[in-house]
Amino acid sequence: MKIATFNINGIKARHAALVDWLKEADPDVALLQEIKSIDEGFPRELFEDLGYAVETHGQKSFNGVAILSKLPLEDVTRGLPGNESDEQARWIEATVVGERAVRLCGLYLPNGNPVEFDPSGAPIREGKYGYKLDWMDRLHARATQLLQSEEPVVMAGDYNIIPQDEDAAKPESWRRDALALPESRAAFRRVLNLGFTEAFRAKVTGPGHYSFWDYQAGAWQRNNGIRIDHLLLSPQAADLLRNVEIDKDIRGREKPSDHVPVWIDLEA
DNA sequence: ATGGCCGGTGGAACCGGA
Repeated sequence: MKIATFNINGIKARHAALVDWLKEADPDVALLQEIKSIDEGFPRELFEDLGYAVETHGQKSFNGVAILSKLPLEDVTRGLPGNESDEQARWIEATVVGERAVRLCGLYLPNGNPVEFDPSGAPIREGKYGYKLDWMDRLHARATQLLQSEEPVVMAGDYNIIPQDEDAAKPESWRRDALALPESRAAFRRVLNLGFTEAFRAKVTGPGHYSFWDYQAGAWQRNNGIRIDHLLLSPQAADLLRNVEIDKDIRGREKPSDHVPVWIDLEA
């Protein structure tokens, strides 16, 4: 079962490129982020025509996540539990049933910038940065619940976390950024420490592997990238991991997203 | 060394992103 995550940066601007990539890569499942569309505005027929079931959790203008699946989707839920007043569309779950049933979570973790610092130089947990860390606490809680099923679980998406310095071409330029602050990295590690495996690092070591290149400052041409799109696997899913890849070439095409797809192949 | 973009909204600039 090939499962991909892809921050498409707007379905209206990206549907043609997305269809092209789906035809070539042929994933069984695509977890999409930043659809930037309400559910009614999502061009679901384009993907149904390719044989995908479509489940969306959108909102107007910003955020929004979706799941495309060639296999049936069951028990779809929308929204990350833990804060009823959070109206941002950043989390969707469904169970996909192939040879094995896999619980899928598609997520778009808050960016968290800008960060304000107190006079001692410590980041202040408020505003967008506070929202990010609070959201990660809720992610930790949901991840804890999901582990209790002892079934294959895949939590994949745009985590907006640079896990280690080796995951950035210029780590020094991210020191005071919400994507790389020690507190952000620690919150990410706390989820891993529950027992999740980060799929890419289970297969590939060393620097130079990125999933995002800014539109600005010629970041793509200079390979000034960061690796922030991740697939986290429960122990039962990690047992099934066959392969993981980053579809880097997508970034060099016409009208690309600033992110590229990352995918795993599971024995499921 | 520095600055450089893009999508959505709404119909001009502005917000948000990372």
